[in-house]
Parts: sequence; C-alpha cells; structure tokens
Amino acid sequence: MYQSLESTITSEVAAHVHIRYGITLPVVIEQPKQSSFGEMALPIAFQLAKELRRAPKAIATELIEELPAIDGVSKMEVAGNGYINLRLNRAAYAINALAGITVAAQTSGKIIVEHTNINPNKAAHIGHLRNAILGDTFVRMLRAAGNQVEVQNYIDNTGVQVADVVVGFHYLEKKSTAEVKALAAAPRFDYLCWDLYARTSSYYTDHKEALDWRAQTLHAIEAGEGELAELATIVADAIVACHLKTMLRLGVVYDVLPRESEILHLQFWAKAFELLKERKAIELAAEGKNKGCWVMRAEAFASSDDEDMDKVIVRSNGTVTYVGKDIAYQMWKFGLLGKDFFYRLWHTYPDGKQLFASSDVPADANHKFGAGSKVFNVIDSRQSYLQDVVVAGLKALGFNEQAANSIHFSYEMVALSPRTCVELDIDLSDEDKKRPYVEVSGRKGLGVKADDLIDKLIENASREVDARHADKSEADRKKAATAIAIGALRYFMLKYTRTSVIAFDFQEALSFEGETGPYVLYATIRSRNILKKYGPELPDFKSVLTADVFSRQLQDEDLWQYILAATRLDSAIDKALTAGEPAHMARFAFQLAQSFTNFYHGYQVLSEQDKEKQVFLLWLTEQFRSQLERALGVLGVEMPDFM
RNA sequence: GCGCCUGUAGCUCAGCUGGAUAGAGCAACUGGCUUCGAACCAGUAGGCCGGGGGUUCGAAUCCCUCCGGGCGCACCA
Repeated sequence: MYQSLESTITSEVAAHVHIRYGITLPVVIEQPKQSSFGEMALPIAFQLAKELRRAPKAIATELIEELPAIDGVSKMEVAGNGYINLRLNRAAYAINALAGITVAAQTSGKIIVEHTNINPNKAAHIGHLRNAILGDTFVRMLRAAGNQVEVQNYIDNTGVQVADVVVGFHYLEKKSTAEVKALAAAPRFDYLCWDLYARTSSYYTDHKEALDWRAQTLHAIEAGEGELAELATIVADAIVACHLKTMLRLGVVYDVLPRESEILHLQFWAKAFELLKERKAIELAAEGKNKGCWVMRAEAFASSDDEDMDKVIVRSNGTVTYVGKDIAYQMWKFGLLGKDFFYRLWHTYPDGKQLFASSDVPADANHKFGAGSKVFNVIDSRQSYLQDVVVAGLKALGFNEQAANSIHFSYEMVALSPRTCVELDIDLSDEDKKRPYVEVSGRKGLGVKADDLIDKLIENASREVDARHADKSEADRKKAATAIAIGALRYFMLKYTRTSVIAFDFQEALSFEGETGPYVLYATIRSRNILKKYGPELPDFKSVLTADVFSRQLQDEDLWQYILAATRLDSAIDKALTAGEPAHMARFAFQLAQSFTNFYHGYQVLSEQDKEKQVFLLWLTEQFRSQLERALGVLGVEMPDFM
C-alpha cells in the first residue's frame, strides 16, 4: 500500500514540476526523522533551488499553493528550510491497505542469476554459504517484485581442483575406480575429499615432480577417456550431490547446472574463439612474454595500455584459459553464441521442482535455458579483475548492451575471527593474532565446513527448544530447532552489507538474541499465537472495518504509526533491489519485527473490552503477521510451528 | 607500482546513493515474568563519523590530500 501511494505522489509532483518549471527531476520521498512532521517528506524544493536560483523555502511555499490535490494526501506544509511534509488521509490509507492495493509488477525480460559455483572437489565452507544465501535471497527479492528469474549454478567439473582430488585417490591412495565409487556412495564423501585435497596440495609442495600427475589427469579429463577421466566424473558428480544437499538444508535451489565439461565438448569455446578473432577482440602476440598466445589487450579492461598487463586468453600450447571459457559462458547466458546445451534431468527436489544439468547428448527434455536480458554473477570481490575482463570481452565483440547488463554482484569474503581460529586449532602468527580477521585457505584444509556450522546451530537451537517445549514430540522439536537454526544462519549471512568482510565468529553466529533471525521468527510466532488464541472465528475485516471505524481508531498516533510500519514491505523490497543490497531486506524484516514487538507490548488484543477496537487490533495483528511472513519468505527463512 | 574496497559508540555493523537532533545489536549498569510465552521489554551510559582542505543553502555521504587496514593485478580457476 505504501508503495502505491509513493508512486502516485512522485508521478503527480514530477508532472506538476515539469509543467510549472519545465524541469524534469526525479522526485524523492523521505521518511521524516520525527513522526510528528508527518508521514512523508519531499526535499524537492532543495533540488529545484539549484536550477531556479531561488530560496528553497519560497519554492516550497509556492509548490504547496499550486500543487493540485493528491488522492490520499490530506495536508501539505512547509517545514525547516524548505521541506514539504505530507500528512496522509489515515482512514483512506487504511481502507486501501485493507483492500490490498499494490503496485502492478513490472515485466521485463528474463533475469539470470548465477551463484554458488563451488568447485566440486570438497565440502562447502562458510564462504560458499555467504555466496549461496546472498544469491538465493537476491533471487527471492527479484521474484517478489515480479521478475522472471533463472537460477544457474555453474559446475567446474574439469578443473585443476577436481584433478587434484583424482590425483589423491589414484596416485597417493592407489584406489581403484570401484573403491572410489564405493566411497562416493558413502556419507560424507565431501569431507573425505576435503582432507584428501589438502593432502594432495601439500604433497605437491614437497614433490614438484608430482605436478606431472596433475597434468596427465587434466589431459585425460579434457579428452574424456580412461580411468582418470572416469574418476573425475565420479568425484565431481558425487560432490555436486553433496553440495546440493547442503544447500537444500538452507532452502537454496537451482534451475539449471551448466557444466564446464559441456562447454568443452559442445565446442562453445571454439565458437566464441572464432567470433573474438573475427571481431579483433583478441590478437596473437608476436613477441614479448606472451609470444604465441592470443591475448586481450590491457586497454580493453584496465586504464593502462601496458603490454605486461595484457590478459592471455589462449595459451601458447593452444589451450584456453578460464577467462576464455567464461566469456563463452557469458555469451551463452545472453543467447549470443548461437549454440545451446542439451539438458537432462539431474534430480527432482522434494517439492517436485526439477533441476536440469547441461548435457552433450541430445535428449528429449524440452527445456531451454540461458538467453537472458540481464545477468547477475554472484562472485566474491577477489574475482572482480576477471569479471572485468569478461565484460571487456563482450564489449570488444560489440555487444555493448549485454556488457552493460552483465553485473558482477560482488561481495567481500568470509574470514575467521582470531578467537574462532584458536577454537579450531588453527596456528596463527603473532601478526595474525592482532588482526581483526584472518583469511583461511581451503587448499590447506582450514576453515569451517558449512554442514558442521549448520549442525552446531541446530544443536544450539535444540537446547533452547527442548527446554521450553518438553510437551512436544522429539520429531516436532527437531523440526522447529532446524527452522530456527537455518533462520539464524541466513539472517547472519545477510545482515552484513556486501562490501563488509565477515569476520566469522562462532559466538556471534550462534547467538539467537538481538538482531538475529530468531528475533524475527519470535515476533512472527507471537503474532500468529494471538490470532490462534482468539476464540471465535476471525471477523470478516473487510465488511466490519469501515472508514468511520478507521478514522476513530487512527486518532491514536501510535496505532497509525504501526499501520504505516506494517504496510511498507513492497516499498522496502523495491528499495533494496534498487540498492542491490539484500542486507537492507534483512534489516527491514528486523525493524518490522521490532515494530510488532512494541505493538505487542503496548496493546492487549485478546483482553480488549471495546469490541470495535478489538477488531481493529486483530486486523492490525493480522497485517503484521502476513507482512512478517512475507518478509521471511523473501529472506528464505521458514517458519517453525513453535519456538 | 597500478586497480578495487574500507576507516562511524568499548565490540560487530546500519545510515535508503547530499537533508531536519548520526542509529541498531552485543557488552556494561538499573528495573520488569500469575499477562497474547522474558529467544522479550523499559531505561541509563557511551560519538571531533581516521586527520586536513574543498564544493554549497546543507557533507558521515561528493571531490582533493595525508594516515591506517583489506583484497586483487599468472600461459591457476
């Protein structure tokens, strides 16, 4: 409701300003610092003051006199040096909120969001959790605003990391294919590979000659033949299954898994290579350190034309680098490659949703993916250099529009707090101990595994639930504890803005008090309980609550403020999307919960004697409940039945 | 050296892309459970928004500069 009023006001004021002054300005609506100033504030006079070279206050006064009446606004007044404060028609606002008036969703083309992208060679860790939760929440925000979204999780199943685990099994552990297959079918295969990967990595540092095994393995994988290639497939497929399972625990699902193996087999790169050469986006270096390589000139992606900065796309031995493959993949996402994958059903989620993976054999699955109009790549900020190169590639090919619509949805890494490192027995240098956070290495097998963290959170939540609800069955308690734990985790990962490094600390992550997911859940449960415990059937609000009733009840300033708070969700989603910041969404949900909690303490709904007021309070409670649940849905947090 | 990010309460962070008296949570202190469940609430205390210049009606926010911290800058992904 709030959002639709906002859009009415901005468009009417903008139209007036355009006609009256011949100036086109974006009209901004702010929330006054003090509620006594009114519900909305327009700083438009300040914006106009620059162009008109007149005092803001005079312009504001003039605007108020000349602006035609706006539906829903009862009063306008000049305040401060030139603010225009608006007071709303409370009863009309409430009536519209009751009717569920919303802004029509905008329809644009398909948006592709790529996230998670974990190397399929070891268990997921907390850094991957941030990526997936950020990506998944952004997807939910986009969908809540009416966009069509496709979620992709890219699988690099032919890379060095997978090869290293294969080297570990084959050369170090001397395992047969059958043995590896058996291990892959057993639980916690991702944990086993986590350790094996670390062991192989450290083996290389002492035995440089072993790097030859890696080269052989990579070669075999690329050729797609022999025992080593088969091992790679077993490992990668089994680990992908582990990752999907971990992500499903968090409510994160995907539409399609484009895999690097098909990018290779279906000659995506060859096609892109032709185009890059044809349009002179890359050139063959005739001399210098990159002699014999196809390179993208530095000037295309950096503010330098230094030859040393040129990026190699095709190595002197003719093989393509990661960036090259990524350019091909990015082109496919926009439907620019003139090629598509085949697809096969990878698996079906418990709710019936189907997940497809790319395939190189023609199948009858009639599914089409890719060819989006806008692409968000959720990748941590350490890869911004490579993302810049990919975008520069599109630009060099002449795809300027697509380059502009390729968005690196970057975020900072998840490091560990020194305290948590100590808990995990990670050796720290004296220098590290002084830092606020320490970056840990997956290659060394250090870090916090995603499933371990989730297990620990569930354990914690279980303790609380068990203590409060001895009467419930163990299964019900476990279910509630799981929902609370996941809510806590998702909120924790979301409450930091993208540019903030998370110094992961067990104590903080395991906290269920204050600005946390459980706080929001608790408020929602309370709203639900009031409605549940109200004896008779809930009244039919739409017929009982008339404009008269609203204008009587809304003379209470606090109640009016609660209505405003409980009708802002759509506006909040919109703003968070514009800012590209899921953290704003999380914060809004928290503030909404705070607002309801205040209402909860200020008004006794069930014991209210005045019948008319009670119906009104019930409706307000219901309004809070539905908005809180929707907000949690956007955050991907599921409700426990009790807590 | 070049590029990107960053410095706000004791700690962890917001601050809606220039607006009114800079906000939360944690920790600390004082209170509140026979109430729609205290995973909560009310209150107290805590800030030269890293320093200095500039832009203007107005700066935590934009520009310059200095200081401090992080991350990138492979024929690895």
